[in-house]
Amino acid sequence: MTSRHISLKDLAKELNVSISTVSRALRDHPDISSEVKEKVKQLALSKNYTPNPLAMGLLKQETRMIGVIVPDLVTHFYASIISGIEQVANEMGYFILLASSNESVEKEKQAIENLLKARVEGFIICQTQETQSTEHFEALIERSIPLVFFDRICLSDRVPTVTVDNKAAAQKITQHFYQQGYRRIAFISGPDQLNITKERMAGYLEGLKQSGLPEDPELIEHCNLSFESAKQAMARLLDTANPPDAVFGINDTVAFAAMQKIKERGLKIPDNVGLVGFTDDFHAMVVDPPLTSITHPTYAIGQEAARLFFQSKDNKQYSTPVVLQTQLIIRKSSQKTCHGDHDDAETAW
Amino acid sequence: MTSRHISLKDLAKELNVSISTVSRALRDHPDISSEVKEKVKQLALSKNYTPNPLAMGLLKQETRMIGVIVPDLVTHFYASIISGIEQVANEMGYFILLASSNESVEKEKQAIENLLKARVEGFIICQTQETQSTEHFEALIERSIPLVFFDRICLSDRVPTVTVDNKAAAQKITQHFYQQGYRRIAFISGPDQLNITKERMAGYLEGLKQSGLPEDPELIEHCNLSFESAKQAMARLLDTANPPDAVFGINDTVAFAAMQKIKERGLKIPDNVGLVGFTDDFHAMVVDPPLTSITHPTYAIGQEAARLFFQSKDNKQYSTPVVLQTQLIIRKSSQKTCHGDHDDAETAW
DNA sequence: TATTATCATGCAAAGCTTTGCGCTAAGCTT
DNA sequence: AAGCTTAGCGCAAAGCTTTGCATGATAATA
Repeated sequence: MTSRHISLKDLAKELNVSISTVSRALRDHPDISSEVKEKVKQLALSKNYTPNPLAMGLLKQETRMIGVIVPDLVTHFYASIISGIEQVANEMGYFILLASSNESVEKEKQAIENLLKARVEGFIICQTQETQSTEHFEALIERSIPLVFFDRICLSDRVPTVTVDNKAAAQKITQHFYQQGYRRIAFISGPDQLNITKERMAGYLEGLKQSGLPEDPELIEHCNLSFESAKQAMARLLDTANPPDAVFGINDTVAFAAMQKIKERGLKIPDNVGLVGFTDDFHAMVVDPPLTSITHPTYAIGQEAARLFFQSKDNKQYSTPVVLQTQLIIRKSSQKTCHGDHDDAETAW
Repeated sequence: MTSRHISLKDLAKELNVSISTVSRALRDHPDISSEVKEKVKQLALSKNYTPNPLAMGLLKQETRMIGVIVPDLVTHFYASIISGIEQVANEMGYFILLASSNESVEKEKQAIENLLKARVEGFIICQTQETQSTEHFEALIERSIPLVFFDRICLSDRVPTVTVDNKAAAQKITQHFYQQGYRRIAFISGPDQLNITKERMAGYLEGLKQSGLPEDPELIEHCNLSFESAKQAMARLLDTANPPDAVFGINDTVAFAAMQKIKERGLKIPDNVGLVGFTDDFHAMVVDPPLTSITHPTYAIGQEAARLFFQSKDNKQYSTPVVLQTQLIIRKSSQKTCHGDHDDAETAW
């Protein structure tokens, strides 16, 4: 029940010196004699003294906490990114305060307010797919509160961002399909306002053009990134007069949903329909057939976002966007012709 | 650069009253006249005043932060539990400080120290599989720092815990296998010191007994819960003279690893080998064939752990262990005989 | 009118740390 | 020996909030 942490005051009392002497002794201030220093340090160690971060925060006006807001916590993609953020933050002596927006702008705003109340020093955010207006972000910028976006971004002229080479990756996918002999390549896309949607769409279209394939509106479907809506999108594709022989899903959830729907229809992957996802590594390997996909360097994305955060906190000046490279990992789901590869063949494009 | 948050002092100055008057006005203290109250509240609202948690923490000696330590952040199981913890914590005006032990006792200890330095008020922990000695936990108990364990527990006579009905669940699995016609039922187990290992083992054995099946040491394998080690365990099972026709994996990772190894050997699930996991719902549905499994109520586990935390913080007295119910969800991977069910048939046992 | 009750507000301390400045005593210079 | 430097340490303020107590003023009572 007694205060569980000991303070400078406690040490000072025990040593019959002033608090300031203790403080300076611990910080090796030249004013303090080496005998006193020694005594103080020893006692501090034995009593397991650690400075009270609340007091320090009050004094220095810093809390050493970063607010991190993601659409959800349970997706491996975000969890892994958060790990990356945490690693760098920890190294810098910072902690993370986590909040999930559940893809709702309202909760996103609420989270920002709550974290602000908790006095986080800034934010690292992946916005919801609903997010259209950017006022709540601009308010942060105006108050010059450090802010970093990753994956889903906006305001990128004023906010440091970290993304992946979405367009190039999507292009690789289309080309890969083409080389495998697929000719009717469909794209299950997401909400239009998201940058990832736009960029992957651009890459998809560019890939078609380069392969000399025509652009066919019937091969482009939209969904809201949920499993169910992705399944419906896949169903619509299969129900067209001239269904696709290859499908590119904008993320892992979408790809898995597509896979399930394709199987339900009794079609074979990769023979009847090729499938490629856009995801991090983990899930792609447990499904059957193993899913060819663009892999995100999720951990690195987190690390990079954290670095950008500290940069913008210290320098106060705009950092140029960071774009990380993805890799196309080719697995069974997109290999129409038998290449003689065994299960774990992984070809970096 | 100027202090980004406004304080009582700011409000007081602007209104030409004392800080204490402002404080009391905001908390509706009867001593303050209603006109002053009105003025103060209005200004506070317009200036967007929120009390500084650092100052409050210093004063009240509470930080409103809970330290949560898990073996890793990226597994859906933990991520979902963390979500549950977060929801309850948020409701109580608390924040979570997350740390991952990476299944290393050293990092677990380190995390406890770091979080203690950050002055968390207590801990919610799922210990590493390495954890043998319990000194670092007992140190917390002695300092009467609130502590709650979930899933992997120890010291349960002194620490509130939340687990699931491991034994009963394991028993159900064995019986289900038996009813499906499987007769050589194997168990891929984990490190012996873990309570989950012991309890599920007990249930497995009890289930065998009830089904009148003999206990065969050859059908019990151990692994360290990693994907690779689980695959090796599965391989060892398949290499025995009389290999199993059914396998119960102690968690999802293990089950997936087993699945992969079984497929590699060209065996069919569920016809040649039945498979059941012990996991939360998410992954079981995306693999092929869909995995029969015991589902953890992960979100509820998190919620319950958080509730227990607050209980032990306030009451200071020991709470009886919480045991949550699991469900056996039957999917394709364990249905030897064709039941005519369609894909999404789910039978609660 | 003098005294008391009541109301509204301010002062100051506590919680913990850092740091500029002031103080004391010892040692040094000339 | 008188004056000056310097080594070594303490005071106090700032950062923000709450709250017991004191203060001041006004209204009510005897």
